[in-house]
Amino acid sequence: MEHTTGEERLLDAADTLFYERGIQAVGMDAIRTASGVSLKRTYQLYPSKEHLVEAVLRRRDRAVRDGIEAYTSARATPTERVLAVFDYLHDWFGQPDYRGCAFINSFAELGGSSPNVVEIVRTHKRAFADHLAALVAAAGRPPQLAAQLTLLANGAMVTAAIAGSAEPAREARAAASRLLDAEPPA
Amino acid sequence: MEHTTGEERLLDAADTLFYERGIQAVGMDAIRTASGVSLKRTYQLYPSKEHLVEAVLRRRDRAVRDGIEAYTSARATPTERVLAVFDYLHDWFGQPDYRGCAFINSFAELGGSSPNVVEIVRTHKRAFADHLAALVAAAGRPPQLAAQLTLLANGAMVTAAIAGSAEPAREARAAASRLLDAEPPA
DNA sequence: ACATCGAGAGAACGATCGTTCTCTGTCTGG
DNA sequence: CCAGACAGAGAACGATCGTTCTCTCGATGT
Repeated sequence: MEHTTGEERLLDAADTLFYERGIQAVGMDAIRTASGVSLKRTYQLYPSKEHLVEAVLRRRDRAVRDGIEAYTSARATPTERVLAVFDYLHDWFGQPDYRGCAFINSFAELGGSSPNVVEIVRTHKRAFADHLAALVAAAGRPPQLAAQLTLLANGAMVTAAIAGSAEPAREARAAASRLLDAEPPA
Repeated sequence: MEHTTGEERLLDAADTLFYERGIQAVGMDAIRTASGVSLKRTYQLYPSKEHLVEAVLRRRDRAVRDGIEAYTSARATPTERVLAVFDYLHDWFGQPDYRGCAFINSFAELGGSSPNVVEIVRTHKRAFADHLAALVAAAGRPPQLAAQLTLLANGAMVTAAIAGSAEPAREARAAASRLLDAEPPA
């Protein structure tokens, strides 16, 4: 872990702090202390805090997409791959520092003032919905089912965060399973 | 509208600004300008910004609960009352300044630092889930269905906000209807 | 060996925040 | 008619924010 680049340590520290405390609550000095990267270097990598925020969100977007992709593609059948999304959520919600979806949280905090953040969040959620739609299509189910499962997943993210429980992932999975049963493959 | 009390105008202005821009992004001076209530009077009504935030959230909690109650109780049959929740959401999402659920947004912004806000948000969401559970029980359906419909509702709130569309309310209603069909009354 | 470049540490800057204080005027009770 | 309590307007205060600047030092090329 010692030979990571300064930019990686910077993005790691910023990501962790933003997620734990919210974006506006974290000062550049706290990021500097946590990352060990000087303010000078930080500002030559990213010309402003907003640029740094966007870089953090874009990096997390890629990481989450890759994580879900790996998780779902490990299952054998198309229907199992659809339901695996909710197992992924359960694993995620169980992490002790889980505090909701960073994109939903960023939208909630900055959606009213930062169009760039809104665009990144929108792109992330659209990609998530598209991935689910591809899995649903591969399972031979109609496209409107994908939108419904997306709502269950996003709802589980916020409900689990607020309630401080991983149980919503199981409830969402059960609902998804019922909806799949109600829409048998053609 | 002219003879409203100062406290009402204060809470109205704070609620609107917090909802539009987020809580941390709104200064006390902006609230003063929008409400016409002096800082002196504001601080003698609420000894700090955090107290004001909590009062705003608690007032909105009551208003939302009453609104949903009125909306659902106007329907004739128990099953219609369950589905009316999603019609309520569709009306809400269609408002031009819709920017998500204020409680979800507040949790996202302050959940990491304000236990009082967390408690208010948790109470609000528990009350929402409890109301849905009562409607589901009256419709003769099993309790786990209520949790699933709660996830659909919360998911629709965030998805509609991020996508800037009221459509998720319709999708959630369709999913709810299917889940109700899959669980016929005893 | 020496000049030069770049980076780190952190002070400094201007803006803005939440909060308090000052000043001024306006009511009220006797 | 006057004394005194109170409220409004907004300046002032200390803290903190994002950002920049200064100073110092170590590495590097010739």
